Amino acid sequence: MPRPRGRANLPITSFAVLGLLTFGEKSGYDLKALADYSIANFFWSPARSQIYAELRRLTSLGFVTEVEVRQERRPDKRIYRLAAPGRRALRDWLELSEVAPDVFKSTFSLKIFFGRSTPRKTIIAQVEERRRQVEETLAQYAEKEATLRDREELKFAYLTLKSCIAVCNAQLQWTEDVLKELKERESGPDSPD
Amino acid sequence: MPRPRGRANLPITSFAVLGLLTFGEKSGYDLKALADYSIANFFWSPARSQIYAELRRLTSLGFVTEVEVRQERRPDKRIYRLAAPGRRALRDWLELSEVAPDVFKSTFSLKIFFGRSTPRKTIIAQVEERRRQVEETLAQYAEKEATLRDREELKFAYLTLKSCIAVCNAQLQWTEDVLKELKERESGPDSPD
DNA sequence: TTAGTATATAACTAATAGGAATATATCTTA
DNA sequence: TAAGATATATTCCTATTAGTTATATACTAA
Repeated sequence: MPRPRGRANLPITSFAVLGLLTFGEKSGYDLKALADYSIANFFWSPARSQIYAELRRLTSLGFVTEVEVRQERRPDKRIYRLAAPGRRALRDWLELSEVAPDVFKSTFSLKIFFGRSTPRKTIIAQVEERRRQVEETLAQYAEKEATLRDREELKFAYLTLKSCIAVCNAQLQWTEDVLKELKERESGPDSPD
Repeated sequence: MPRPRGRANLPITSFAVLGLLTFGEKSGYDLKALADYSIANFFWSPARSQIYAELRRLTSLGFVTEVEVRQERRPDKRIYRLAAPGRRALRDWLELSEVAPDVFKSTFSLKIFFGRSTPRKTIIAQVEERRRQVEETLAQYAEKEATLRDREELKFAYLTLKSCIAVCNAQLQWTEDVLKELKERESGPDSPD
């Protein structure tokens, strides 16, 4: 049976779009760019097609208003503006205290989990590659942090960035601990001496 | 155009199923239970329907073999066993050094990100609720850790669990830092004095 | 002139999440 | 002893999400 969908029962991405529209009216293209610049780095990465689908849905619900804009030097576009019902829906959702648990999926961890038959050298190379990736992410976060720090109006963005940085630092520390351990005791399917 | 799917181009969940089958032959039901007990806690949570779909696919590829088992006191079932091609595909995948980046999605962080108009009290309540959730997860991980510690054959499961614990600890520390900050300067939309 | 980049949206497939439906059988408890 | 919960076992269905391709237009750089 299709889940009956009341006003309140929207997927998270709907609220992500509504939230982004609180920063001003935007086209679907703008929204994708803004999402990639902000929330996608941290914890929500809607696909382009998903954003356009949401805009259709939110329009049909009356949560946003749509305006056709003819352009000379660019393809025509539609810009979307948050409407009062959408603003209310967003506010209600933001104030709900119950929150769905985070989703964390890691192909890397899956490989490690099943790693008991993988050559030790390969595992080490993978963890080293992982370390590089995490370091790179941390570097990008550091840049972001510099642009957000001390900007009162972006305080909450800054807080969520801090959370991502903390998580990344923990992962980096883990890679170092694991590499140390794996290199100490070189036993394993690779070197059966 | 449908992406041409060679032997090597399978979704991650295929490899998760193949990996779980290295622990012995299993029915779809068994696989779901084992996944929930192991990888789902940490970083991969295939839906039941997804597991059954994968078993059909893997069977048709010849990666697993299927045996009907008639049962007296239970519904009949099919058990699946890793076949040589499946074992090879898993090994090849495990040894590939390039790894898709982790996916991290957080409804909680999304709410905080858009929290500049949310009453301060509400934000604090949400972060406190979050702290409770993280503490609960950590408690579950601690139990797991006790069952995995010092079991050489489960060393890699233990390593991935350690990673999850490290991440959770970082998140817990973050909630405490944020609560301290939010309670210090009680400015915000809630108390405009 | 060709490739790349930017703007702008639609369309499509596949992967994933989650629940309902359908069975059978056992165990618990009022 | 009947009801209800739990366990085994699989299928089906919908919705959400990810990701790519297609379709245009126009500017820029090689």
